[in-house]
Amino acid sequence: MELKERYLAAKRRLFDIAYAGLNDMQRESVFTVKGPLLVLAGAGSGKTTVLVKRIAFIIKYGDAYFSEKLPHGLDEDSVVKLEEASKLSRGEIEQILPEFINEPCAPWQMLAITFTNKAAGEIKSRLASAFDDESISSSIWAGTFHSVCMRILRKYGDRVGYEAGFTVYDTEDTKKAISDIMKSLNIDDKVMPVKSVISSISKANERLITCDTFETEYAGDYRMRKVAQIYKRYQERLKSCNALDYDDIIMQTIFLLRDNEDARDYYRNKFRYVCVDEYQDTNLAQFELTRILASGYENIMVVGDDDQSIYKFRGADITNILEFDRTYKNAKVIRLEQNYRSTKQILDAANMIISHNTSRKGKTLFTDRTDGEKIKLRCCEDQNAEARYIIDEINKAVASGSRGFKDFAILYRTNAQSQAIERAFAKSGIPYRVLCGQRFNDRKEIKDVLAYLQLINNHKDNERLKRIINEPKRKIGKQTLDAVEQIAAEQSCSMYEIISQADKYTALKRSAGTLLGFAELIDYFSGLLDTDITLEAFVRQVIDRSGYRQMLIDGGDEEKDRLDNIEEFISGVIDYSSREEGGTLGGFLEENALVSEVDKYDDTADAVVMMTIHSAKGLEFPIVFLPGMEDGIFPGMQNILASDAEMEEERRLAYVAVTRAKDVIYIVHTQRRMLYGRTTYNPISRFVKEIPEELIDTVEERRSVSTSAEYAPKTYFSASPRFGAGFSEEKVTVNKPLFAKPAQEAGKRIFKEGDIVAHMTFGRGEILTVKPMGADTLYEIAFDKVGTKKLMATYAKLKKYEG
DNA sequence: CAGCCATATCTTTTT
DNA sequence: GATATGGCTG
Repeated sequence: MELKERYLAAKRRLFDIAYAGLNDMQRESVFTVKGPLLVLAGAGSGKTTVLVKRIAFIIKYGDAYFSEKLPHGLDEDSVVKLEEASKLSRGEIEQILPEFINEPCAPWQMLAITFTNKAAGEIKSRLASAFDDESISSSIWAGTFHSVCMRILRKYGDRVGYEAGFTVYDTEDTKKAISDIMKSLNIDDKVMPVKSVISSISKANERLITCDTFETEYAGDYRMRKVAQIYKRYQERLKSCNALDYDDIIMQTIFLLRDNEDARDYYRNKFRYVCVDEYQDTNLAQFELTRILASGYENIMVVGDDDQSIYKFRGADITNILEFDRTYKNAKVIRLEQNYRSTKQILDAANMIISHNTSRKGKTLFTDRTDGEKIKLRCCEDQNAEARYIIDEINKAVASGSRGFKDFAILYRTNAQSQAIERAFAKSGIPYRVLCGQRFNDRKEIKDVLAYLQLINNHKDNERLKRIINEPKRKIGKQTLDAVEQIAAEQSCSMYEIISQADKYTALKRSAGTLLGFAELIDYFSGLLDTDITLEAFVRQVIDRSGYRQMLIDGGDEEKDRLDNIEEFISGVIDYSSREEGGTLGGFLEENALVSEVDKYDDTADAVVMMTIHSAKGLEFPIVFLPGMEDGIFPGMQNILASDAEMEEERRLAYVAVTRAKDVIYIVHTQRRMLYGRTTYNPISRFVKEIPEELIDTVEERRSVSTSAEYAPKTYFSASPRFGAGFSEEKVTVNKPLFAKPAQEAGKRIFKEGDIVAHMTFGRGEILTVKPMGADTLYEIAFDKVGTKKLMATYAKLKKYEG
């Protein structure tokens, strides 16, 4: 062999050894640095690891691995030395590697885009631990599509007509604005539901169709002509409010880059490397954005799994990934098919299900794990029996000591299914958490407080102004507001501007006083921002001086939860300030608009978790329950009736569901199910039938109601006889968590029903019920002053009431 | 202008 | 069956 080849082989050998923790395909993905690269990463194949290691590799060594550059004066001796080096330890080899650096990339030239904040956070934190120097990892651009675009818009937003401090509108704001516009255009929302209009507009946004193009493109269609009208007004309205909705954030960024050569050149020259995660979920706009950003160097790497594309209904275009190698000529395609998560049985089942799809790149996952059990299939009478079965199985496993509550996840097709299960769990006393679409921020009181803050931050924000101008009641009614809105439209200025000069308009004469008062309030808050007040103190001022807090206090018992929620919101503000040095109101609002509840899901609490299969994507659990595996539920009836493409998407969802499980999977279906007030009799899901019988263990229904009694160790009853006391229902007793640790262990004393206790803030109260929740205890306490509350022993800091 | 009762709606939703 | 919205009345 020639000297040159020996040198390159020896060099690559050293890198291979240094990255021996990865398998061959993973390593090749890491080392392939230049040009377009598609990594088809199956579920549980170490996708994030590859992504992070590759970014770190590029920054450390550039394209050292495949580079054919030779050192000056290459001779026999130095090659032999290099060949010998492979016998050294990994640590020693790593010392040698820097000598191969070729065209390394500065951290700020690296862009990594994900879909969720959670994924972005994961990448950021893993990168932070990959580099000793914090300044390296923090200068890498890693964020969601939306946060990356926001960053670009903050720099160049004025080019597309946005002022500093622009606002993000969420789906609710959009809905309000659209239905408002429809009213003003006299379009009946019975004939044209707001939802369908929004979805048409959103689809247009995703396909980068502006309202003008939309108008001409659909000129022949009456309905679409109307939509075009609404679309146009909506866009004008967003602009005049200095606001963008989620789709706009991406679309406007693209227009900005398309129409402004300097901005475009700045970014395409800046980002030498672009990485995109979950590429199968990109829509046309996102595809276009990555294409533009990567157009300078075309070093674009996308990671994804066509089999896990489950967001078509949101505009995700699976052809982006299927045709990646056609879009980018010379693209290299690497498949990661080794799964490090699930047992063989689980993978075989998943492979069999997904093999029924035709439009796919084709992958077959394999694993080294041979310790698995068959898939447990169980038929229950109805949804309540289904819930009880799940509870029994969890109790059994936890009682045997092998599992904690947090090892279990219940994944369902629709949120509605969680109800019956939740009810049963609430009774059982098993600690659980439900992740539903409803975000904490969607609660009215939070949205109201946010609206105040948003209006202060951006005075043009008419939507938020309308939301809170009469909340608390300031005697500013609809008529006054309509007048203000009309004048604002005529003068093409913001509603706030009109309100602050209300005395100048005869139409507003009657309410001029109250309107001016409101403007003064907002001005006062704006003035506060210029002082060195902390964000927390500022937010408290807003809540107090606006009268919002008083309104809730006056509201009595029903509004108690809302006050608590507002306190929780404030702790979010405190949290933000402590995380972001020099954090501003604008910064807080932006983060708030772009962060969802699922991002905050932490897996530390010992509780069973319930969520939709969609939300579970990217997560893994030792034991997974899939209730409601019935034709009509999953796949849903609408998808059964629709085209093959819909069914394939549904099947991919089933594939995602099954591949969440590490060790055990339970598939449950019922004979009869009550859903939406109707009893249905659904056959078992066709996806279950796609799993070969030899992988399935059909679990017979037991006749006895108290099946779990035989698993409940006697010690449980004798150790804590008190727990059953408040319940007469047998099944409740039976379903108590087994081996629930007495709270005493944590240095807390246990109270019983009827005890009188003292709480730090709520004062004197009487214990109504005592429920063990895993390692903690839930008390329901009737307080003298603040009514009945449910509190966890760990947090409540209760004392025996004395005197 | 605010509270109350009738009515419609019910996949999935990373931002 | 449960919940959010809207129209109507006080």
